[in-house]
Amino acid sequence: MVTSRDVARVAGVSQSTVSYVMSGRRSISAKTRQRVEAAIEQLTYQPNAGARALASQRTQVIGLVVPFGPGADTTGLLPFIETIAGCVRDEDHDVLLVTANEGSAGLSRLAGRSLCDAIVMMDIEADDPRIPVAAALQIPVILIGVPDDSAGLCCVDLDFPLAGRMAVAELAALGHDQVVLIGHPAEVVERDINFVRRFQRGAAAAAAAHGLPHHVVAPVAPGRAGAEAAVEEALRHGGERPGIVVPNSQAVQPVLQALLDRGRTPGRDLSLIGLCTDTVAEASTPAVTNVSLEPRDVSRRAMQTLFRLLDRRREPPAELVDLVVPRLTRRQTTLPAT
Amino acid sequence: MVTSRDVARVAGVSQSTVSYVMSGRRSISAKTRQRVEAAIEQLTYQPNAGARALASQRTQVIGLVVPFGPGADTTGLLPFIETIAGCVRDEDHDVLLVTANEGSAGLSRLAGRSLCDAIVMMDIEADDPRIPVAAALQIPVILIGVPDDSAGLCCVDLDFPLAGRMAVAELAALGHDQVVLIGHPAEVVERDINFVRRFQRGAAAAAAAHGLPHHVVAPVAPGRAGAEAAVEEALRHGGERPGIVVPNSQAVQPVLQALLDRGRTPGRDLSLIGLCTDTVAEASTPAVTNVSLEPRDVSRRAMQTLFRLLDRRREPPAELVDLVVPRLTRRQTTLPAT
DNA sequence: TCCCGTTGTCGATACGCATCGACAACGGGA
DNA sequence: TCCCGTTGTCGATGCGTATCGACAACGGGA
Repeated sequence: MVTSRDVARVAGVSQSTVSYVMSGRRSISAKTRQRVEAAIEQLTYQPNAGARALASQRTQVIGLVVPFGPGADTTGLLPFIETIAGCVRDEDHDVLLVTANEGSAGLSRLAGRSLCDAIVMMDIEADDPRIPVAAALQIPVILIGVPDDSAGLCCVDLDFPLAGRMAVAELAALGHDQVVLIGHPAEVVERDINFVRRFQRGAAAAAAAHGLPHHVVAPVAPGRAGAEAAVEEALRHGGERPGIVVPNSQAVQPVLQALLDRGRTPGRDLSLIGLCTDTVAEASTPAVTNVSLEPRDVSRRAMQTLFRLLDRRREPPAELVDLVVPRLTRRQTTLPAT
Repeated sequence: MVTSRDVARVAGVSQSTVSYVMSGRRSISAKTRQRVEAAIEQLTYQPNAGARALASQRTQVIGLVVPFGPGADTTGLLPFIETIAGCVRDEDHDVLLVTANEGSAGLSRLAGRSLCDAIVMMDIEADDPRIPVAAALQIPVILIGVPDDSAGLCCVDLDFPLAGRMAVAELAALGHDQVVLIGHPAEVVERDINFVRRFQRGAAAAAAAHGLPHHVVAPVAPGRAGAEAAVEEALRHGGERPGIVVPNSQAVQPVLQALLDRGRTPGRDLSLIGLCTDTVAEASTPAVTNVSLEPRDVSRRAMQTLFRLLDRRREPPAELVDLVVPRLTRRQTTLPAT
């Protein structure tokens, strides 16, 4: 193993000078710097992560707690992970992956053993038992999702209430006389993931504001069968020109198919708006009008906040909750604008 | 921060004794052990990862290189990651996530900085430029996928040639007079991911063995449009009773839909076999007869080999290439057995 | 009784780096 | 000419743990 001492010997300087060249924390003459850099290159020196962490109290690692256990919505998880990993690498850090089924113990482990400098938690429940544990840790924790009580932790998420309002407002503008919301599997509802309620509340508020009756179909069993049943119920309650909202990525395609199978073509005699990524919306035929989940924006904003928290020079963000504005894209499953 | 020295003081022993209690590398009297364990509990002591890594030359971390860059097949990636993370935790290690777009540099970084004890690489190309780099590292590397030349590295993967043979043999047994293979997007073919060719070779061999003419449709554009075109071509070449094989998870559902749209119902006048996970196969209606990708089995086997390589006491596996036997499940898209 | 092997514990050291205080060299102003 | 501030480098130390050698206590066999 090549150490900074080896580099120092080759460059004819002391080990501490090598360290200062790498960190830039003290001024170094151009000549010395060049010699050191040449030696680093020649020996292909790379600092030992453990030693660096021990000496500097910084691991350059971000812990990422992802929902993997059964019952977690893993659809659309990848864009989050991918974006987070990218942002973290841009800051010359790395990602340590921890699955949510470790629960609070996982958080304690990450912080207690100094495995990472900060933690990102996804899939936050409304009353998540991990929140108090996370808030008590000695390292920054950032939530992707908004619990009822964030205990002072920073949260980033899509503005789900706004997403609900946008979807319903669009349906109202298209002249629908009834809004039907096709919800989530019992499992998800039970876990009380925050966005379910937040979206529904926004949708309900908008429906009331527009004087539209609205009906919620829930729980919806996962898979084809559940979608079929949900669509049956939706069509029963939906009146002549129902506007259907599906705030559930996994259900969008099956619901669309179930409607087509019944001879109801979204975009002609009814409208369908999905809450899903653009990728999912564009994958089906006809392409689904959607309110985007914007996983990349959400992740990026979360990482910005995270690295601000890690930088002692900069002050923490004034606002704890950072909501990303969703985007509605009109495609083929909504009526043409009148 | 609580250190092992604090634990030692509370327990009235020396720091080294605490260390030996935790590692079990020297015999400790029951009385002393209990005192130390009580102190650990009382102080909620957790060893510092950096210090431990520095002293022991073991990080207890496994590097996982996942395909995230554009053009990577991220469908079905999650079960791999999930299973790997689980196995790694079972061995009291952690997972450091690295994206493939860092290329060889990512590997050098992981090993050079001693960020992890071993590396798992996914999404291996037939002539992957990372292989020689990986083989030269000082730490074990295991491949999920089989390159043309593994340079002495252990590989674990599904037995794709066998999968191809199984699919074609099934079609032959069902009395089809022609086999059509609907392939991958140009992007994937260009990247020369090993399993594409390996599956096709197996399928071709089986077709020849059964005296069946076979035709390959490739490249297939991703999404609905590509599936439509591919199905058109397949039906043109497929004769009266074509047996269609789709060794591409993402294309299974669109191809099925395109067939249905054309009034051709798989399971009645033709057969469709997908190469995909059971989850994908069961999600569509009708459920697709499939050859399973077995991501969990593959991951598990890879982790077993990995930890064997990490354990100096155990000898490395005799066989470098470990192929998992696929499983064919008959569902609704193949003709009933005659 | 004496000797030696075993068991259990301790002190000391090394791991590789970051950082602090010290200080030599140098230059500009009085 | 002398003094002092600045710049650049070095030596020493500490981070928290694992591990090695030493050794005391103990017991069994000759």
